[in-house]
Amino acid sequence: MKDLEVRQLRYFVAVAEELHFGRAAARLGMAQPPLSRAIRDLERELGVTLFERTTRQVRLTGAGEVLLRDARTALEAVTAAAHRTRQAGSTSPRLRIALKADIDGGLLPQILDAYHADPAALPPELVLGGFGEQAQALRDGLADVALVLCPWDGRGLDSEPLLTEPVLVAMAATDPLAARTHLSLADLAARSLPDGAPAAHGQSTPPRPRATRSASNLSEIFSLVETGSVVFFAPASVARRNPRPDVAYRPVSDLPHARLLVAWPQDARSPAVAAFVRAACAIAAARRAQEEAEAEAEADMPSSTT
Amino acid sequence: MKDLEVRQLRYFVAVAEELHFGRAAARLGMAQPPLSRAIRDLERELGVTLFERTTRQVRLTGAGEVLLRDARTALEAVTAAAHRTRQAGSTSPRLRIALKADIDGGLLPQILDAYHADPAALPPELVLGGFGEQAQALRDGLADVALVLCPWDGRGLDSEPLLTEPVLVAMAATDPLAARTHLSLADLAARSLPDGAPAAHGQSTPPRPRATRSASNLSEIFSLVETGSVVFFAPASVARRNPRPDVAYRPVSDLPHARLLVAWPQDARSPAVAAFVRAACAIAAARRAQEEAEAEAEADMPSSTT
DNA sequence: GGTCTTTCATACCCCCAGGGTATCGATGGC
DNA sequence: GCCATCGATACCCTGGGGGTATGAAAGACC
Repeated sequence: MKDLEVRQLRYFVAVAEELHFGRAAARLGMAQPPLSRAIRDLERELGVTLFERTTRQVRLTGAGEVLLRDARTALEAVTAAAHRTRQAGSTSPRLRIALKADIDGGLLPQILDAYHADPAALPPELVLGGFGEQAQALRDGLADVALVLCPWDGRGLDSEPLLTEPVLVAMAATDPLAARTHLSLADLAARSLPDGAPAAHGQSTPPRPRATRSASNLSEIFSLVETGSVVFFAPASVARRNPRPDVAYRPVSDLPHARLLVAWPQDARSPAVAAFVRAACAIAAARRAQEEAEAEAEADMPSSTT
Repeated sequence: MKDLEVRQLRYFVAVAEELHFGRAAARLGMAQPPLSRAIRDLERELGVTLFERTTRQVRLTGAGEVLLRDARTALEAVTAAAHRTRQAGSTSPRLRIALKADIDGGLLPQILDAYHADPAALPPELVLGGFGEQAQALRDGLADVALVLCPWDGRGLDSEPLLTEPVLVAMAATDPLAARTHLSLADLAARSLPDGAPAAHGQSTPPRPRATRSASNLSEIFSLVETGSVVFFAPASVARRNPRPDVAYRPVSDLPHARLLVAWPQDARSPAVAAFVRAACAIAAARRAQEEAEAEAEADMPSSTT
């Protein structure tokens, strides 16, 4: 009944992920025999067999799968405790905001302005990361609050919706498909996506079409798009802010809308986080109202075009 | 940057709770000097001072408070991993249902019937506990699913509402207040509550009036109520199922309704949990529909009384 | 103000748990 | 049937976590 140690959990997760004691030991920077022994001791302690092992194969048991899931979240919680404590004890505490560049729908500057006006505000610090890394940053205590796109893994996090906007496909203006005004995902199945982009909002990763080219920022992505080597899914706000002569944006009928959320750890108590969330919700509400008004004006004067 | 160990977190929590190295060491079953050293090492590792200490007083710093909160949740996650893994590896896996006796609104038998009909059902096992212990049991991996009353601490848990019902006060029929038909919390301020009951649904614990008598089950509580020594807040379903000649139930104007929820760990993937939640929601919906129908019938024939 | 008590920190020692090396043994491939 | 691969076992050794003895500072009490 002695409780588990972080070291044991780390070892277990390594073996469970590698399904190979030798490789797991290498990853952990240790020799294989002590790792085998550590796992055996762990199994004895829990009174449970975690792996079915032969000399040729290592397989997780059902109990092993349960432990893998729970061990990961426990390890997250431990590293988060360390990171958050260091941050809280730092001489210049900051509000660390995790987001992916260019996905803030153009809201971030206004949100930061509104946030600064709050007396509880700490100096903000942007933590940029790839798609889907924001939630992990929150869980690991590397960020205090995040802007994330749906779909996301919200375990342990709270969130408020900010914006919902349609997603367009960006393709070379010379692409034959650009001649059509409406497309479906099926039409695009043969096109490559830039690496690091969400495969397709919502559904389980469809087989990444072809070898995907890697690109980490919008300008790189757009140069790939312009050459016709890839297509790219861009929320309407991104499309609006990046008009390019050689890039055509087209609606895709069956692509779910992009939903931008503000998220934070469920047990966050920091007033700075609360201030940021309030600011983000207020600015997003204002933006929605403004867009609604514009849509109405558009309806009144259907001749006007942008 | 070496990561924290469970032992360090346990030590820290003990000191943070006792605010006294000697007592904390005693609680941990160890001597005081190694504990002091462990805390000092922890502070060095994090680069943060966690306690302001003089020889006469130990006080948590801000960073210490952050770590206290996060360390508790991390420790919960670790013990939950152990408990859930043991349970998953057991030869006779069960669905452990946490609840407080008598707060199921009379739904439990039907829920269990419906649950049994599900092919994913595991044999159920009831885990009884006091008020507010259900959420903790879920977080510690001692239960898989729970029936809880609002208000509750839902950090890390998901839930679905089942029932909302008014709360009545149960008092001795001879109590002078029993002569009135409507009461407010202020009227009851001078009455004692049985120990272990929720102080007052919703608000922060009001000063427990008088020395509260301890009682762990409904019959004990009712005998105390009948003698006039205490009053007791009972959801309507409990009152309906426990008519007693010497106990009067009266509505209280400013007492929030009791809300019964079914809750489970956010990352639960067990089909048995899903089956139980489905069963609970279905039965609760049926109950709500039935009560609505009864209310309508009542409205049609206002002369009928129960 | 001196002394005593309380309580956290320091100094020093010791033991074993966790890690390394060498080797065995089983299993599947050729 | 031999070999290569990979997990398990046996044994040793070192570092860190824990114990005891003691110091030092800060209230309490006369």
